[in-house]
Amino acid sequence: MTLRLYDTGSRSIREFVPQEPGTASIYLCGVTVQGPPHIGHARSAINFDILRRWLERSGYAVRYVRNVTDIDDKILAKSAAAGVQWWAWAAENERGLLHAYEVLGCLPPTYEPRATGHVPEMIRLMHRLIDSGHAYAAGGDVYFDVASYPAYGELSGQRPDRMQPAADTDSESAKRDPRDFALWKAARPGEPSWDTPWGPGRPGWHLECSAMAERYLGPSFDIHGGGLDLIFPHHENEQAQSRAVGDGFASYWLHNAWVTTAGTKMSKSLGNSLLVSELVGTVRPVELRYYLAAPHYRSTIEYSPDSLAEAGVAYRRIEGFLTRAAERVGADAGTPTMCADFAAAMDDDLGVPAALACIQEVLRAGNAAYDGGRDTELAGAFGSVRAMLGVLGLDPLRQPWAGDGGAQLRPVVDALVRVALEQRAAARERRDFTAADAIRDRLSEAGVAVEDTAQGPRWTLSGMPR
RNA sequence: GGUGGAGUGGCCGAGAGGCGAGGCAACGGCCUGCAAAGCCGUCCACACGGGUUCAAAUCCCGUCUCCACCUCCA
Repeated sequence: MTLRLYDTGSRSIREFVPQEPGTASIYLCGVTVQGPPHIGHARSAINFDILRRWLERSGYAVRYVRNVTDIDDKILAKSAAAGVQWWAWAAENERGLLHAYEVLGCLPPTYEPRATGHVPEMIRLMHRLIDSGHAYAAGGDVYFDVASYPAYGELSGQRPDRMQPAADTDSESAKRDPRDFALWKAARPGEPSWDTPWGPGRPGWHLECSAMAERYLGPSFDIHGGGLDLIFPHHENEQAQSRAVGDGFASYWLHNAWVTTAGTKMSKSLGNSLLVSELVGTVRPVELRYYLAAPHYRSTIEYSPDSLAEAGVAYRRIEGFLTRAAERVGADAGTPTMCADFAAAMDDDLGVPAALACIQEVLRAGNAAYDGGRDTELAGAFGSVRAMLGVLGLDPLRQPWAGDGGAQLRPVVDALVRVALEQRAAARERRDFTAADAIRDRLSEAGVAVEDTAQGPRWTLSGMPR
């Protein structure tokens, strides 16, 4: 089986053929650190984290770049409004972003470049564009000349002549054509700037990604990713800049869909964002990851508290099996074998929903083996479920989930619960079920769920998991 | 106006010409002192109207509704 991916550029599912056999390079447009991340940002990072894990599991050496845009209009505006230095504002939000990624179990990328660290690369790229007649300097700005690049619009399907005229046509703009876009913006008073041959200024958004992608992945790489809204103009512009002076750039364009609330896209400008930090107070991070990872990456997720809660229940079923099985056969039991159906589902444009269905089937067999005391079979299912969950970054036994910070206290709690359970056992022994049930009820109120198994009682935390 | 999506059972959510994805909830059963967990079973859906086909949720034509992009956005 080979991996097949939906490529936005060709609007079709294409077999993944890397430029260099055995390796895979990914550039993901990260986030502009103008504020704290919402669950839409998290979804994008999780989807591409799963792609990365699946590529690695499939034997590719993966080079994964996820950038941080740490200079732009909104960072300047918001930091000024808050009375904070722009770089301090960006740095603080970057910390929040990286913390959210970590909490949600996203592996760190190979490189995580910041825009402000790559101005020399941007200047070199502008030189090449100007020298080849694809860009021009005007009034301290540098613009890409859309008319000089006939393939413009190829990625997004937009035709420059049919597009709605830009609403924000500012009369002072030195553009030759309204479709031209800024590579570089002239310095304005009080704003940070970098010196260039065309005068002091700061990077335009599109140029950054082209420069950083080339810096870390070379002129030609495999996969470029981001949210759907980046297709136009951002990715169209990136591609135009990079291909105008070279043939390669991305072979495959992958775009993840939205998380919406009340049917509308979540975005910073609409103020309807659900922050990762807010939701992580409601559910455990791993459950939030499950919620965001479970639907196909190209399907919209319509957020609701109920569906999030339901995802938590579904995840706890999986987790329950693994903890139960680990107690019985040991955490190292089994071999990490994936089902053929699971691999086929993942190879089919990252079919996570179908992959999860495979996990559920193995899990059901594993539970039956657990009940039937067939420990060899149980160990097999245990290893298999863990291997497959690991691909999705959802193995509860491997991931040190930041939300489960009380792990050190577990032995203490265990000792206390055992005392109560011994008293309950004694009450049951003398058939004093009123007393026995009272103990169970009190534990339950405290968030400790008790189950009686053939091997005696076991307990788990059932209360608000945090 | 241009471009790209979506409408699936009580709910979430896959699939994309013929075998009832999966989960949640509900209901029955097994197990249990009672529970819980688990297992077994029940619940035969695809916006609407036409058409193609032996066979359509899936293909074609039309209609309705919704969303996104064309301006900063994951």
